[in-house]
Amino acid sequence: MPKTADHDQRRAQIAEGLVRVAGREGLHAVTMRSVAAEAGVSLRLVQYYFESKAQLMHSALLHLERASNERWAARLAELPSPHTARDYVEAFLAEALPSDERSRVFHLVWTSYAVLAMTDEPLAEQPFIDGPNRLERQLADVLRKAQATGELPAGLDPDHEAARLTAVNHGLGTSVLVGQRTPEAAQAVLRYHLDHLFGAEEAAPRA
Amino acid sequence: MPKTADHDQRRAQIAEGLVRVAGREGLHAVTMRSVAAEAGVSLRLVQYYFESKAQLMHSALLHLERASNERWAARLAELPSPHTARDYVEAFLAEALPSDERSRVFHLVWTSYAVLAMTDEPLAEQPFIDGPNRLERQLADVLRKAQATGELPAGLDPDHEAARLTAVNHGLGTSVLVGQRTPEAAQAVLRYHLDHLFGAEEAAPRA
DNA sequence: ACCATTCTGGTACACAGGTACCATAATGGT
DNA sequence: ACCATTATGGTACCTGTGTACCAGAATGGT
Repeated sequence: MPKTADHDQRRAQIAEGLVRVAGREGLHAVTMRSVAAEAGVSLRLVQYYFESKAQLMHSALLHLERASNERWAARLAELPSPHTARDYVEAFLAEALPSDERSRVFHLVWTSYAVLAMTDEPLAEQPFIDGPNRLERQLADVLRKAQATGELPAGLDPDHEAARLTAVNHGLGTSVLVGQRTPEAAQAVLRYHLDHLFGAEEAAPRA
Repeated sequence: MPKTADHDQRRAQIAEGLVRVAGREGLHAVTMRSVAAEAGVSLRLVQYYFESKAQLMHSALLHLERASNERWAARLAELPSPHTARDYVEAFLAEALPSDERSRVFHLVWTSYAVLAMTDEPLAEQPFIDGPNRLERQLADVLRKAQATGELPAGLDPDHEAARLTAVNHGLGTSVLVGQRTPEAAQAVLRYHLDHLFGAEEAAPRA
């Protein structure tokens, strides 16, 4: 057989082109042609590697999700070996806030897909329902362990706290994306929240 | 002059058609023709009352914002005359969660616009920056007053708390829209948050 | 009564975007 | 060396969409 190109790499190259276009001009500006141009390939190539636009969009979403998970794992891996639960949670959530340009693009495109999923149920299932649920469970587990070690007050409900964490995090993220808040301000609010979570005894006002 | 129709009402009728289409099929499904059909008018009429699609989109956004403010005011107005700060804040935030179908559509379309605004700066200014800022100030003021009366612990930072409230609220809202959480679950998390805000003394774990 | 003005309808045009089709080049197994 | 297979390019077609154009109908002041 002929010049066997690495399909996976090609697909990744094209998917990243899509992400760049969507990050710059919005997901509505994503067309077969604009993606091809951005990725530096011909329109025909995009068609070749992705049967249809729908498939391209879906693949790009999966590509995004995979990349995100890798970054997440890397970030958590580089935590100093003995770390507090708070360190873990803070790193965990900081990764889910748009800080530098790269993560801004990521979260912008991700949110765009989320909005698409709101009127296109099947698209939502895995990435936008299972994903967040998994994250919340993961957080809740960490919180439970922190309660066992006494780092976190025992009176709190780990499940509710995990939901609250992801909610406040997502809310902060969109406020940054829309330009209402700076990334620094968002991180400050996040830290404020964590202060009151973990340091509830000291932080809570003398009643 | 001829049959003088009420322009404002016509525009409202068309704008509501746009909202229905966007709420059902997504903002990307909004076309001059689909809006005309949904509103029960001819394509030409939409063109007549709105110079261009861009103007239609912008007007519909303003229409949404106005309707939202009215509902907000109405909801706050029907609070029993002597009400606690918590009642106020809870009503305030509950209105910002998708509960029934009507508010689901509203928040879905609103969020769709927000995503558009992320790559179209000028569109964002008033509705998505000034608006949220105003809401947060309003909340912060209420919290400050609640601190003065002793209903809210004095040790909290009203500005940060207000930011946290809007963030958690928005985060819960999108999780509902995307189908991850039921409206009831979202309200439960919201109440949990308020419990810990206002009842910090009792709710906070005995340290 | 009349007609200028306001409102409404239908339709055509230009363009963009997704998809399909036809060709050609490169390659590796036999 | 050959050719079937894989990869790539160019382009044409059809549909949908925003906009422009050409009318005609309805009405209220004079």
